[in-house]
Amino acid sequence: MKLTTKGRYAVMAMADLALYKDNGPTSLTDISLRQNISLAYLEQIFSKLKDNNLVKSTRGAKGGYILEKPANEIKISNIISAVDEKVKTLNCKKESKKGCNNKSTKCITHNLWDQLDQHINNFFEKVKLQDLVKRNSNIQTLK
Amino acid sequence: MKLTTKGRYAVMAMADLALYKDNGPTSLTDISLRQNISLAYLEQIFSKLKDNNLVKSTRGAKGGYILEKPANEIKISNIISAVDEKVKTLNCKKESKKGCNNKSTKCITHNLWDQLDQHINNFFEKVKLQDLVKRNSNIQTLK
DNA sequence: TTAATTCCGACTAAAATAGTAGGAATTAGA
DNA sequence: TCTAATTCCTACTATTTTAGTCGGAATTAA
Repeated sequence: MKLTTKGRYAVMAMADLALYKDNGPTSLTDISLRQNISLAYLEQIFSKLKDNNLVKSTRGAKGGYILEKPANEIKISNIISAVDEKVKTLNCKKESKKGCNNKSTKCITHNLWDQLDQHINNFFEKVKLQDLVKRNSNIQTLK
Repeated sequence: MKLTTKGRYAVMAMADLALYKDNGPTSLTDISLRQNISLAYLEQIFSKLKDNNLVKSTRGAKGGYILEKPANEIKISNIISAVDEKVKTLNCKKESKKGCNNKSTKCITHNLWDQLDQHINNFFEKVKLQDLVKRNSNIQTLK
């Protein structure tokens, strides 16, 4: 799970879609204005969201995007992994070139990072898009 | 809590110190060879570890570093925050320049990231250096 | 036909991360 | 006292990642 502003923007944009879902397709121009994210950048992000079946588009005038599924069925983890390529916070790739095999003392920290990764993933698995839209009430209780 | 290879290196190096603590001060040259981290880079890292009272140094020939406290009193969170400047995974700084005030819909994701950050911090608070050295047995049970 | 829109690929800028270089100060041991 | 091993310090550079721009093609409602 990699965490960048791109992932953050994606979550913001998806939340925006959820908020305005009753007005038909939402154009990126609207989202751009409301969320203060550049249009061109949003296009990139939505291209990936679409590839991952999180949104559906209609082209042309009056076109825009809608959520592909109800907001309570969309996990935050899905959104973030859709836009950020890599899955791991930190992995042993570099080290593996140098001989990390997950068993040597060199990679004594290997398990630690693995576990952290699971931890973060687990966190985002539990939170649904719907939770954000409802004035954050639900995630407050997640601890 | 920021996560980079620098933090990872720091944890590796500290684990190395813990493993070899009975041999007197450990030189960075030794750590460099064992953990495959460049000496000059280790120097940078240890400078910060020292500033944060995690290690003590002795200079000159036969010098090196030792842990300042027993390994079971050193939290992983201490190590990581010692070497990585910033504390937050992602914050609203950029957004705040554009008007994020933690209340508007623009920052609907604000709480989410805050909570994640607490989550990660909490994880690293629970793990001690000692846990890594004992063949990772303890952290396995943390889930 | 036009304006609003998605869609696409390539490019660039900025920032963060990772790492290097050179040398000064200190100290154990020969 | 000399030398080698070491920490210590500051500045610089390279690499990678992230963030963002640009130009234009395709589509569609009005």
